[in-house]
Amino acid sequence: MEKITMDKLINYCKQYGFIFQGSEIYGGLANTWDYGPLGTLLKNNLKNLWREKFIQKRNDSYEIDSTILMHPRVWEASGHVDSFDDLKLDCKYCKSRFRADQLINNFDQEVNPDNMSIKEMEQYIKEHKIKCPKCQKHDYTDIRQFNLMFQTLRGAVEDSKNVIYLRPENAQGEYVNYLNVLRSMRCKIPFSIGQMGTVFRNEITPGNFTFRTIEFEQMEYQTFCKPGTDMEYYEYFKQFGKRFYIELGINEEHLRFQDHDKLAFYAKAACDIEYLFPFGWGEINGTHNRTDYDLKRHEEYSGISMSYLEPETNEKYIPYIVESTYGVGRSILAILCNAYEEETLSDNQTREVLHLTYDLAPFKACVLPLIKKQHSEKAQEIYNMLKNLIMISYDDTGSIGKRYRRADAVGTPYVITIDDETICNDTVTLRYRDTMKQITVPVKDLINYIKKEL
RNA sequence: GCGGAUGUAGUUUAAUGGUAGAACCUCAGCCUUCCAAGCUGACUACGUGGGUUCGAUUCCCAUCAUCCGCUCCA
Repeated sequence: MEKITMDKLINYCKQYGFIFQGSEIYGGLANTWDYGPLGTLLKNNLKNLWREKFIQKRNDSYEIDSTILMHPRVWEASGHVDSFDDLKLDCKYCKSRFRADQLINNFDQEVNPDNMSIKEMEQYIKEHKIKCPKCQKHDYTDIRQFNLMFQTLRGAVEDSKNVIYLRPENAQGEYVNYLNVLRSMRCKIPFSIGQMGTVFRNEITPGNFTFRTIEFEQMEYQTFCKPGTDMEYYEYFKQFGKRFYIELGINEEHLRFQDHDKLAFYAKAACDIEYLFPFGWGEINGTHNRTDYDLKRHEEYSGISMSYLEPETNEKYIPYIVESTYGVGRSILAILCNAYEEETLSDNQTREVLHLTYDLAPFKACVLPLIKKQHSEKAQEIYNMLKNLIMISYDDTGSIGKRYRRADAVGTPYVITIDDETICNDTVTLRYRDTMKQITVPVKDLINYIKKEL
């Protein structure tokens, strides 16, 4: 089995309609990728499986759908405005980048750069001829604002007061709705709020196909728990996440936990699940113990009490939050890398196969008339019957062998071939992707055979 | 963001200062009773924008994108 390269995967995804480069006809927009027809089916299947596992099958779990644009104060409270609003400048000589405030502060600790405008900082650095800490030259670019959050303006009039942000994470949507969910669903702690949604990050780094993009979807699961039980949930959801990936068919040997040594400002503990991509290990899930940081901050900034009154003990506390976030695009990428195989058959021929689980496969089955002229009518009939039950495709171009290969290449687990027997006896040939085994089954029983391994 | 490399059909590629040829793929027709067969035909390309030139896909510049390395990274 040959290891797939990213180049090959990008071509494959384009050829079969999984993933296309964003805005391709205009030369592309860096770090954006569009999901094509098959990619969208695959992505929706993944999201549905996540929903089933996290919302449907777990007690006290609720899915919400909050807005991308939120009150700017949300991001002040969350800490995103401060920690990502860095003013930086580069040394033109040695190309090092520095934070403007730190440069000034290191030069003279008496000066407070926080009160200075960008212009004033630039002037200060120029006037005092502050040298580059690295190469001791004095030749800087202008100060530029680096913020991981995308901004847009609300209202027709351009005014800095009208700046609003595109969310860089979904989590705050769950936090600001914590009280609403608590009351409307009559929750008791512990309970969980999940959300799938698109987030935006102004990443500078180019990103290994869909691994790092400026716009991406996350599937988030926030568990609100009693302080003291938080580490228990944290450990639990790490394992839960790994099992989720194994159930998606991911090779366990290509999964690992990676604890963070550098913690984000909100976290007490953080651990990633990483997948071994062709370019190396990369994060596909992050589990964080966010403590009561976020709810405390929202209480402080909004003036609304975030505390929970435990009915049995009358104990009042702000819940701790354990977050487990799944990158949708990254999970899809891991699934594709994991499933793709260029298989050499016994007769030394090769076929491309996507070993997707039945639930993930874009099409569950493909209907083929053996001879287009003779069997199309019957094949259409069976196709029309099955499409009411499952997502299915139809292919009548090229030789029968070529059509089998095309179905394999997009991960379709079953191929149903219609021939003279179908017309005479109402039986079809059902062929299974992974074993290439084929059996004859009556049309009326067909649906019962699909989803079974042959 | 910095440095290096690259950019010709969907993919892989060839040639050229006088606007491009192929293979595979795709599609149509013929043929074909179960794993990329054959025949005939069709479609489709010089990333974008400037400049030099009588003329640029080719030379120059910029830009966009991709890859590699650094940097950065919730």
